[in-house]
Parts: sequence; C-alpha cells; structure tokens
Amino acid sequence: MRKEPRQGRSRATIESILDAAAHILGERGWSGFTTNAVAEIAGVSIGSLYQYFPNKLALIEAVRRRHFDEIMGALRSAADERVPRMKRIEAFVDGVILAHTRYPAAHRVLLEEAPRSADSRESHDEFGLWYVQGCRALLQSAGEAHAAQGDRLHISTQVLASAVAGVVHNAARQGLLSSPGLRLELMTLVESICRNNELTMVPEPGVGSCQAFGERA
Amino acid sequence: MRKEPRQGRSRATIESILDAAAHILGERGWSGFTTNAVAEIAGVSIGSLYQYFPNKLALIEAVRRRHFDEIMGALRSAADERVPRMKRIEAFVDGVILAHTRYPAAHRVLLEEAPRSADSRESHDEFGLWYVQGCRALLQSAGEAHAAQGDRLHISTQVLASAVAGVVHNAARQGLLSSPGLRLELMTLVESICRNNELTMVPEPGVGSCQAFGERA
Amino acid sequence: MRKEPRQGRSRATIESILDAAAHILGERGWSGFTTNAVAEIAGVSIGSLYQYFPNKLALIEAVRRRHFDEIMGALRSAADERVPRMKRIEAFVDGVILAHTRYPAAHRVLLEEAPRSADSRESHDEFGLWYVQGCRALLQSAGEAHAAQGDRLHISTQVLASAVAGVVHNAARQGLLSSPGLRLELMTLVESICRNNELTMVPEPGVGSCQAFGERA
Amino acid sequence: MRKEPRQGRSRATIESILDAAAHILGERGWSGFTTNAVAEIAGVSIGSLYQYFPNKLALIEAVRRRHFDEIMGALRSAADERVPRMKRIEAFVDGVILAHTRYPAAHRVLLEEAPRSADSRESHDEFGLWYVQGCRALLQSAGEAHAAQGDRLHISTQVLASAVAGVVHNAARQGLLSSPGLRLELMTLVESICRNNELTMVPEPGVGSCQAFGERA
DNA sequence: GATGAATGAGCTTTCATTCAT
DNA sequence: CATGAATGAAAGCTCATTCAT
Repeated sequence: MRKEPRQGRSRATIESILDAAAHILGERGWSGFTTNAVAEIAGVSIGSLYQYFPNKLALIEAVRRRHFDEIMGALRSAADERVPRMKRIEAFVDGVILAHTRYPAAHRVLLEEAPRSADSRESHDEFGLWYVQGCRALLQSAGEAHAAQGDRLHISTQVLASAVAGVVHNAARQGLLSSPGLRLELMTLVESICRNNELTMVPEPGVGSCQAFGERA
Repeated sequence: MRKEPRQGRSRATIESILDAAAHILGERGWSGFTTNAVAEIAGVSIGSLYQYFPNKLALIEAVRRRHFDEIMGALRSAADERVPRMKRIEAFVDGVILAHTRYPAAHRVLLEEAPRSADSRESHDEFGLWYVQGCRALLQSAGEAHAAQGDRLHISTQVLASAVAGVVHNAARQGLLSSPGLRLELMTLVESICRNNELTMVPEPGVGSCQAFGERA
Repeated sequence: MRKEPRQGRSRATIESILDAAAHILGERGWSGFTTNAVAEIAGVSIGSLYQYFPNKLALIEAVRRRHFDEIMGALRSAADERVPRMKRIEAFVDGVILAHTRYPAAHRVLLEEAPRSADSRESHDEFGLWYVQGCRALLQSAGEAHAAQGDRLHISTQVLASAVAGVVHNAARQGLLSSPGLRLELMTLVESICRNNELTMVPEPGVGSCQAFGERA
Repeated sequence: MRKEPRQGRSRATIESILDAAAHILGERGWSGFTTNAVAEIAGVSIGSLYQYFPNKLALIEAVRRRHFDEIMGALRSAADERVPRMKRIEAFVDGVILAHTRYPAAHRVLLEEAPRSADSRESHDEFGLWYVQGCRALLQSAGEAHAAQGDRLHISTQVLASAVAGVVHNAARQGLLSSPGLRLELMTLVESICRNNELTMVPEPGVGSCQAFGERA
C-alpha cells in the first residue's frame, strides 16, 4: 500500500476498491481484471486507485490478503488440539466454505491464475505457504502420535490442501457451495485423508480399504 | 484448423507449434501465452502459425484436444466393467498422471484459466463435460447396484472430478507427479470417494467411518 | 464516441483528431488511412485516439458526419420553395462547392471508398440516403407540377446525385474547385437535368434538344 | 508482365487470373483485393500468379488496361467526324455502358480507389489521360468550329469526363446500367454539356437557359 | 486529495512476396 | 512450369501507468 488512509472516507474508498477487485476477479477472471475496470466498478477515478496501490500486483496482493485471512481463521479454529478431531475437521470445512461465499469465483482465480508478486515467487508464495502449513498442522494433530512424517507427510499435506482447494473452487463455480451434500462429502474427504495418513503408518488388516494398496516401496 | 497440411514439412511445423504452445502455457500461464511467443519457441514465423490456426483460441483448442484425448483414454480404460474395481481405479489414476507428465503445468491452465471457444460457452465446455461424464461413469460402475443417484450422485461426481484435478495439477506444480506416494494417496482418495458414494446410500454400521457423518437432512 | 469530453483540452484533442483524419483521408485515400497515421498527424498518442473513438470505423463515421452536415446544409438552403428555381440551384451548387474546399479530396473517399459501418449496410447508407433524398426534393420542387415520377424520377435523381458528386469530387482532385467556370458549368448541368426531368413528361416540340431523344419505349 | 505466355494453357491461366481479379475488385473493393484471394478464385496457386505478375500493382494495371481498352474503343467510335453529332454521342454512351456490364463495380474501384503504378503518378495517370483526351475530342468535334478553347475547354472536358464516370459508376452500383431511361438521361447529359460548350462562346438570347448564368467574369 | 486525459509498449492478426520442392 | 509453405512488416487495438489540472 502506497499510503495509509488517515481519514474515514479514504478507508471507505479502499474498501470499495477491494470489493470491486474481488468482484471483477470472480466475474471476469484474471484476464478481465484491469485497473480501469476496477476503478469504474468501485466508482473511483483511476488516479485515486493508484494513490493507494502502486500497481496492479499490489492490488491483487491486497485482495489476496483479505481472502487468506479468512481461510487462515478457519485453519486456526481447526488447530485447537483440545477439540475432538471430528469437530476440528467440521470447523475447517465450514470455515473454508464460508470464506468462499462472498466472492465465490474470486479465490480460485487468486490462487491459480493471478501471478504472485515478484519477490515471493521463488520462496514459494507466502500465503500459499501458510495455507499448506495449516493443512499439515491439521494432519498432524488429527493423527496425533501416529502421524506420518517426512516425505509421506509432505505428500499427504499437498494432497489435502489441493483436494480441498480443488473441490471448493469447483463447487463455487457450479453454485454448489451452500449444498449440505457438498459439505458432507467434503468432510468425509478430509477425514479420509487424515485417517489414511495414520493408517498407512500402522497398517492394520481389515480397518480400511487403504491397505489394499499397502505400501510396498 | 485453417488448412490441412499437404506436404511433410508443414506437418512438422504444426507439431512444433502445438508443442511450443503447451510448453508456454505451462511455463508462463494464460497471460503469458502470446502467439508471438509460441511462434518464437516453435521456431517458426508468426505467419506460419496463422496459416494453420485462424486465431489464438483455435490454437489452444487444438492443444486442449490433444491433452483431453489422453485424459479420455485414461477414463476409457477405467470404464471396462469386467475389470475389478481396484484395477479400474488404478488404471484411471495412472492414466491421469501419465497424461500430465509431458507438460505438467499446461493442463491446469487449459482447464482453469484459458477461455473456452465462444460456441461451446453456454452448453458447458465440451471437453469438461466429457471428463465429468467419465468420472460419473466410474462412480456408477464402482458402486455397482448400490450407487447413489440424482443430486447425491451429481455432487459426488463433481467432488471426484475436482479433487482429482486439483491434486494432480498441484502435484504437477510441485514436481510430485512421479512420486509413488502421490500415486498411492490419489488412488486411496478416489477409492474413498467411490466407496463413500455407496455407503451413504446403504449405511451399514461398522464398515467405515463415513457413517460418522451419516446424512440427517 | 466512447466518452464525452469533460475538460477543455480533450475537446481540442478530438478536434485535432478529426482534422487529421480528414486530411489523411484526402491525401492518402482509404488504404493510407491508418489510425496510427491519424494519431501522428494529430499530434496525439494512439491511445488518446482510442479513448474517444472505439475503432477505425467510428472515426470515419465522425468525419463523415461533419462533412455530410455541410452538404445537407447546402441541400436545405436549396429546398426553400419560395425562392426562384435558379436561386435554389445556385445555393445548392455553391453550398456543395463550399463544403469541399476545406479537405477537397476527403469527401470522395468518404463516399466512394470507405466502408460503411456495419449496421447501416443493408438499409442503405444513412447519409447517402439523405443526400439522394435532397436531390430528389430539388428535382421535384424545380419541376413543380410537371415533375416526373416513379422510375423516371428515380433515375433522374440518381443521375443528378451522381453527376454532381462525380464532377465536384473530380474538380477537387484537379484543383478546379474555386474556378468560376466550374461553378457555372455545374449550375448549367444541374439546371439541364432539372429541366430535362420536366420536358420529357410534357414533350413540346422545339423547346429543347431533349426531345431529340424522345422516349420511345 | 513478367513473362509472355508461350503455350495455350498459360494464356488461359492469365485470363482466369484477370477475370478473378476484376470479379474481386468489383465484389470486395480495393481493400478486399488480395493476391491470395485472386489466386484462389482463379483456381491457381499464388505462386503461379506471381510467375506472370511481378506484384499486386502490375496485376491491377493489367486489369485496368483491359477495361480501358473497351472504354477507348467507345471513344474511338465516337470520334469519327463523318458521323452526325447525335450518332457520335449515342455511340459513346452505348460504348461506355457496354464496357461496364461485365464487371459493373470493378471499374469505379479501378478509377477511384486503386492506386496508380508509381511511375505514372505525377505525370497524371496514363489511362486517365487518354480518357480525358477522348472526352476533349468529343467536345471539340461536337462543337465544331464554335468550340471553346483554353481554360474553358479544359473545364468542360473535366466536367464531361467526371459527370459521365460518376453517373455510370453509380448506375452500375444501383443496378441501373441496363435501364433504357438511364441511357437516355445520359445521352441528354452529354449532349447538354457539348451544346453548352458552344453556346457560352456565342451566346444567343433565347436559345437555352444557359445564358441565364451568362459569363460575366 | 481527487480527477481523468494522455501515453506507448505490446498484443493479435493480415497479406504481399519468396523459394524450396 | 506449378505448388504452397514460410516469411515478417505493419496494421488495429488494449491497458497499466503518469501527471497536469
């Protein structure tokens, strides 16, 4: 951000710019996301937009931050180890779904299409990193002592993170976000990944189908 | 395609253009996908490119077709009902992974970012439709007589399709495509979704944890 | 026009663009009429041009309108039925000549070469229609009660319109626009067509040479 | 022309190229006149076209020559001084109309839109010059001893040439070429210009309305 | 502070022309 | 002789960004 808003009206201006940005991102995709369009939808002049955001990337970075803050909230509420596992998963899924209800399509664009700011490129994306870390925490806390580690944990984490993202973003596109069935299916999915993470470590016959593919290598 | 190649060298030209296109799509994303860049990477003049592809959209449509043909091959080999369920899932997962090894990142861009050709816009994307249909077939054949139907099946299908896509595309980005762990985890994921599709229809106590969320509404 | 100018300087920009456009149209013809050339001559950037005119066609349409407004003024001043016929013809010819003095060659290009905007294509060109209507009015008012009608009038109108256009545009090309002889000859031409329109309806021997070709079919 | 055709088939090739060129010129105008399009319509490869015509300009120059030969034929037949004036005008008008019946719209494009070959630019266009000379000859022969000269003749010639061209080309566009009324009106027009050329030299009261504008300057 | 006019690099696409086959 | 694949300059147009008002 170029300068901090000092008065109330500039804070409102910034807010309307961010809303317009999220709206356009979801509605027209990254290729339809132009600063002029954002300014017009926000009802601000293009000059005002550039008074607060030095360039296009800084603008989506701000939008991204808002979105990710919501996601991270969901992950934090799922990280409380005193709560039983199911409840944690439920909190995670509900939080993630909730975070996508305002601008359903925007988040996928943010995560998949929009380029990362230059500096965070190589050290992985900052926000993406946090999200993955949150997923790993969930896996570890879920599996408690039995949780996998190393490569195995890394892969499970990636699978959990990307499966949830894929399902939620697609559901947003299909208008299925508020469907109870989707919520249920998603919880089952998360739970299944969590449980599989434990099981493959201490394979016990008959517990689940997972052992059908029992790790040999 | 604007015209069929008659001489040998033009066939080679077309092939190199498609390769370059897939390469750039994966490397620079949709916004970095410019016809000039494709021509340059392909080592042909921009004019040659336009001799075979009337416009940018026709070009990605051709790339998309190549990619989707591979995916559909995987789905077809998983559709053989005489083969046991596990084998079918294995064939599907292996086929999907294989289809992403040449240009790992390109397919996500193709599916998520790149705009569809104007005519296939409203009737859903033709290729996307086929992919989803293939997933539904897998679910139905997997669940045999017990398979869910209607809304429930619709959601399960979307979840299967988007979870697999999400995981594979992310794995491609992370360089995990060839990891055996990823393959295993993915098969477990698919199997879990398939099994859950049955179970929630005819819930039997003790079979799986899925009933923990047993449908109430 | 894409947007109305709000500040003074933009009005000047638009004016200079239109002037440059008319200039180039006359100097280099339609094939030499490129938006980049117009912008350069106008002394503005190509981006500024496109801020006011959404595309090339909208630009010439604006130039055309300016030109046609002048022509229509000439026709209107020739439509006053209280004025004697000769005076009306004089007003028409003088008006038409005057309308071509600023950018002598531009108008021919506008009328003959430049493509019409897509929407006015089939319903005949709007401006061309007005011009022809004006010519027909002149013929009818000139011939008073004796004026021809139907097919005959249609042809006379087309001949009047195209002969005047042809002569004036050629005179502009040859630098003869300001020659008094041209003005005289043009008036004679118009008067002759008007008179011929009457005579062939009520052929009286000896009145004019026109009956030499007296209509037989 | 790049090389003279030696065999029969190449003569046929050239003929079909010229026909295609005239066709396209009339149908799509100068901006739609592309060498590739001509080759395609002619049913020849683009390479063959360039074997006979070194460039685009040489091609239209050839088309122009064919057209002008027909026009010049009309003018020649109107130049025979032993024939009475009316007959000469009739021959001219009929010849001009006939010359436009094959590719009605092509000739206007040729005369008005298409650029002249570089060398004939400044010394006026060669063909255009011939046409104007023919018109002057008609005027002089028509007016016999009384014909005007100098500036006066120059202007009359330009008016005659441009009026006829304007009317005929417009008639071609409107599909009026074969209308007997058009032929009649055109002859009257030519005759009127011829007669006016004489009359203004030896003004006699009461003969025609032309003296109403009697030259004062 | 806010505005919006101005900028120009860069994109997609066309088409006259050459030359290997 | 004929073919058509290949070329690339140049066109129309967009949009991130600056800066005078």
